[in-house]
Amino acid sequence: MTMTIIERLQQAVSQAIETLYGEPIAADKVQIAPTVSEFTGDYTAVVFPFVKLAKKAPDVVGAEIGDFLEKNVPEVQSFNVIKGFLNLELSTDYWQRFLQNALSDPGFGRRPRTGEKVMVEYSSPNTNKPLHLGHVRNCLLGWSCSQILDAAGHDVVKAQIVNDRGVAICKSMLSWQKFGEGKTPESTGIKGDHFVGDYYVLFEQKTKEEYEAWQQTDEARAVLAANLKPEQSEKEFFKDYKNKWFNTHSSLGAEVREMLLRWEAHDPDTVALWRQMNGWVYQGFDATYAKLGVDFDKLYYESDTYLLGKDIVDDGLKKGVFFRKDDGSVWVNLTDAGYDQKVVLRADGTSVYITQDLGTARMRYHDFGCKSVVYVVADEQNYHFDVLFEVLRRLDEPYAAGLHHLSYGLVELPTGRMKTREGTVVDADDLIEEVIRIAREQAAERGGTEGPDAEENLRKIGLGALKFFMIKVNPKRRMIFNPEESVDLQGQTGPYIQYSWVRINGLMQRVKKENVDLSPAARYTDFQPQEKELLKALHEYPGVVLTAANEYDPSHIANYCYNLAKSYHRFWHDLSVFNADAPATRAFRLELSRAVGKVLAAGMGLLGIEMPERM
RNA sequence: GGCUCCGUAGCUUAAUGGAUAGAGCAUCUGACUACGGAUCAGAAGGUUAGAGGUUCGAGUCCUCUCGGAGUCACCA
Repeated sequence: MTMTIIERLQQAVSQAIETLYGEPIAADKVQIAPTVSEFTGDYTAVVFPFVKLAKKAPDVVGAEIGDFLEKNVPEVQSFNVIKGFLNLELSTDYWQRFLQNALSDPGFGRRPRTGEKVMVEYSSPNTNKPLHLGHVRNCLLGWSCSQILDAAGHDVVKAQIVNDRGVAICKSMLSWQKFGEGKTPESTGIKGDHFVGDYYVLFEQKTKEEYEAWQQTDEARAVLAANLKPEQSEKEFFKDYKNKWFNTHSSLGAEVREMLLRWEAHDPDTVALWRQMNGWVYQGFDATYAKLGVDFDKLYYESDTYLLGKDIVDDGLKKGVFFRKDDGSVWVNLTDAGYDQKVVLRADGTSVYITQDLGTARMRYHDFGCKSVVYVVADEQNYHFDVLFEVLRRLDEPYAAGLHHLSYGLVELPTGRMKTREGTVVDADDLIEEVIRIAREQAAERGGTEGPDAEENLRKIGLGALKFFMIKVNPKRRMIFNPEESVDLQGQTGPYIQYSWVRINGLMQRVKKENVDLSPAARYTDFQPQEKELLKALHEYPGVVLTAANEYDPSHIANYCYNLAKSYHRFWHDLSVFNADAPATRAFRLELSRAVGKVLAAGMGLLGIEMPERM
């Protein structure tokens, strides 16, 4: 099948209009949509756009085109017209062939390989503390997006940039050096990333203590007297002043800066300490990624890339995209595109954030030749990526047209944004444990946790709930996560979909055991509405995958799977499958179930959600 | 203040410019001694923030107003 039925119908309508009214209409301008459930029909053509050139009433135009299609398109069995909507019903033969096709095609819903390479960059953690709720959303989006792009035929490289250097990790390092007493993750039994994170938190505590002590000194009183604004309270002033203080007065601050300088100078002891502590963190990250079921093809480390971008700056100067100010700093002026002037190189010749990103973009293109890169980064960086992409376009980089920022809303708590210092961060490991615990609790209430694979099933259910919960909403929507209510297992959830698959799995086990002959399925013609609904839903799947890929939006897949599962539950409730009276009916319903199971598993697989054998 | 994004049932949300805005949760009512009830059916709940405009047709596009978020560092 080289052409989809929608394309066939578009073309046929276009021909009908040309034949009937003598006016050419481009086939892709013809609107064909699935018929809404209140009306009979499978696909609906909208005829309003043609009434003007036909110079006839909408229902007359609809009837004339419908008549033409019925006569000329074998797949069109019948039609009806309601107002300006032409509802077309496809032949049972078409649906039978479609079902067999969907079942026999191992890659149903997947597109042929395009040969186009796409890089998806996600997670991008800092190595000074463990992964949290925000990283979970990022990872789930990034990983499923890469699966979806793969299904759309692209060759995907999953990449992670590890922010493994800078002030933050130096804080953890210094803190461990001063207060760690030689303890290690092994000696304490604490997971490596949490171990390092604990020293980061400890550092912040010690800094706070130092700051509070300083506030009592004469020096602090003098600073306060000199800088306090009239409407400002003393407390507010010191809150605002903290960063300034840390950079100018704090002894801990001074020590951290010295450590960073030693690291940048490749001081062997500092580098050794840095390696050791990052090593602990990576062990911890690996465990969390494994539990989440996400992985990477390529790791980039900021320690290798943070000096990149100088050559691209030279390039930009040569091309006249950048300009140099008197102090030697290099700038780009984007005011004509509605942005600001941005510095791309400091006066002392060192890089800023965007310099690094410019250099990294070029390096990655050299590494993999990806004409397209998807950056999975929270929406607080929208402006940064707008600017980055604009600059790369102006530099005429060969991959500039394929850049996409998959921007997602921050995950917040009912109390507001998560704050490390206030201890309100929802830890990724804790969260995973929690959802599995809830799944176990629910299973126990229903009286069924026994069996050899019980733990494995509970893991799949818990994670299925969590992943579906985070993926089902449009990425750009900001998300408020309530740990009290946590994740639901009923209604529009992962387990709801898993349950429909488990039902189908039960049927398939029986088919196998009893060696049921499924060949009579082809003789079945009297489709019930519940069956037709499922056929139509299955028919939509390839298009949904494509939409999700084009829009970089896994939530389309999640919502599709939910609707398919819902239709299946209704089908299951209303009709007998295994106990159907006629052999053809039974065989058809089993085949239909098998196809639904296959698509559910494939669709949920794109989201990283596995199906439990039992629940 | 400039720029960007968002306002849909009490809550969480869906809807390539197309038919009576579709779900889930919560509330109320029904359906199993099983082809598995983590299910199904029903009730109730909407001026799609507000006002104009474009269109045969607007939750969707344009303008304004109100409300919220993000960002506007030689930080990352």
